[in-house]
Amino acid sequence: MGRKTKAEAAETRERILEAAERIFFENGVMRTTLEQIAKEAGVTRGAIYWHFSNKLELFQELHERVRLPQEEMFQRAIADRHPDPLQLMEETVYSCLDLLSKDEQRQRIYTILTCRCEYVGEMLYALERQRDVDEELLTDVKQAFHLAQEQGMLSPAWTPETASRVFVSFMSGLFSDWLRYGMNFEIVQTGRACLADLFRSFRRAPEAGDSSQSPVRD
Amino acid sequence: MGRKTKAEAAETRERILEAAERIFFENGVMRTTLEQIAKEAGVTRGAIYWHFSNKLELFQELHERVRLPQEEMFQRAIADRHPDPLQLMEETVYSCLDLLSKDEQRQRIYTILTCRCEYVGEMLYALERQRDVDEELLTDVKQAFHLAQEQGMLSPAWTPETASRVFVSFMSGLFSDWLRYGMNFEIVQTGRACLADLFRSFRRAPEAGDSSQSPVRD
DNA sequence: ATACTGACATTCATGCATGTATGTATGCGG
DNA sequence: CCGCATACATACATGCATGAATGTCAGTAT
Repeated sequence: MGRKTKAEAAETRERILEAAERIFFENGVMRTTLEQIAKEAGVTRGAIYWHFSNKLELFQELHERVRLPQEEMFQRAIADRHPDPLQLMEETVYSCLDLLSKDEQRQRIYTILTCRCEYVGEMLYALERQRDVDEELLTDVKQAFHLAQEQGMLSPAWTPETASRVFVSFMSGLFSDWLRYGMNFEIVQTGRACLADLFRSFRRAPEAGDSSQSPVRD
Repeated sequence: MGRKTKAEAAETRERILEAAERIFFENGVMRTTLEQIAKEAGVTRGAIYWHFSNKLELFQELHERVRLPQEEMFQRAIADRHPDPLQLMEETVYSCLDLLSKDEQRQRIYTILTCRCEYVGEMLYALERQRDVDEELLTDVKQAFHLAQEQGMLSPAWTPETASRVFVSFMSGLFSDWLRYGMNFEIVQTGRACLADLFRSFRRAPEAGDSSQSPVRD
């Protein structure tokens, strides 16, 4: 085989990444051999070594491709100084739910990150980045709850700290439980029901005189 | 070296398990070689193969040794038909927090289970058991919330389903976040604060006439 | 048209890791 | 006190997986 055109080479690279995604998902990162990836992609190991220096770089590149829109979504939620931050966050997290539930590639990659990869040695770099993302998210959410508090919309039963931590950790737990056990429940339905009740609890109860619309479920 | 006494053999087995725990924690399960474990335990691979058929069985045995008291704790919480299931669950989960925060062996083993192990191939058996445990826990907790509801102690803002799922997933997320990033925050303090607010939200608000003790924070 | 280089394929040397087979010394039951 | 089973250590065969070195042919610039 001779030289390919640039477009074809890019396509090869893409096929390698997609193959890696599938094989990592099925076999785990550590026990996946470059030979397997090559076979799945219809190339040889030589091609992989041409496009990537080794397996770690391949993994990193895969990781790069799924930065959750969540990051910017929640950041925008703060930056906008939306009049109702709680409402905005609730809607935002619903979008995240829908997105994850429909995007199979995202599911596979997050599954790899969650429970198909041992975070030791070089892989610790990946963990560090995930931690940064998580901490940034927590900070943003916390700020949103602070905003809600300033606007008198946060129930006095919560602090911005506890509310944000409960919210973020709940979502984290829900996602990882779902991915870990092979997506064995309806995450959108379950998630929405839980989040609706949780956010209702976050909001300050309506004034005493307002008896027509109670905050309980319909 | 010749034959050892039974007690010495048991001690050797124990040393192998402890060594495996440390090495798995540091290097991950997949990339840990039996040679490393043997060296750490001060024996040869022959000894390991004598006591365990292979690495998987070693891992399983390690897993067996940390069945959370949580399992029976929450089961008791239901079986007892405690007058205040919410109170009991809250106290129970505080105990779990304290336990995990103090027991370093438990921390290491749960860290291995959470992010030092690729769940593929034979390791899927381990996952199945974890799922069984988790589902059983969710069922128990759900029942407790049903009990609380029947006794009129659950806030109408929650259903037993949403409350139990939020509770369980929050704890799951909190634990895994903590373990994943190297236990970089005070889990007891954070956890207690969050759980206090969460359980306050779970409880039915006191009667309107009772204005002396409001449910807001102190 | 030619030289050069990009995009791979192929081959090879090396190093582990595993599992098993075998050696061996010793505690223990009869 | 004798023989066997126990509790290991040692040695070996096998099979990958890696990384690098080399081969090859077709685009591409001049």
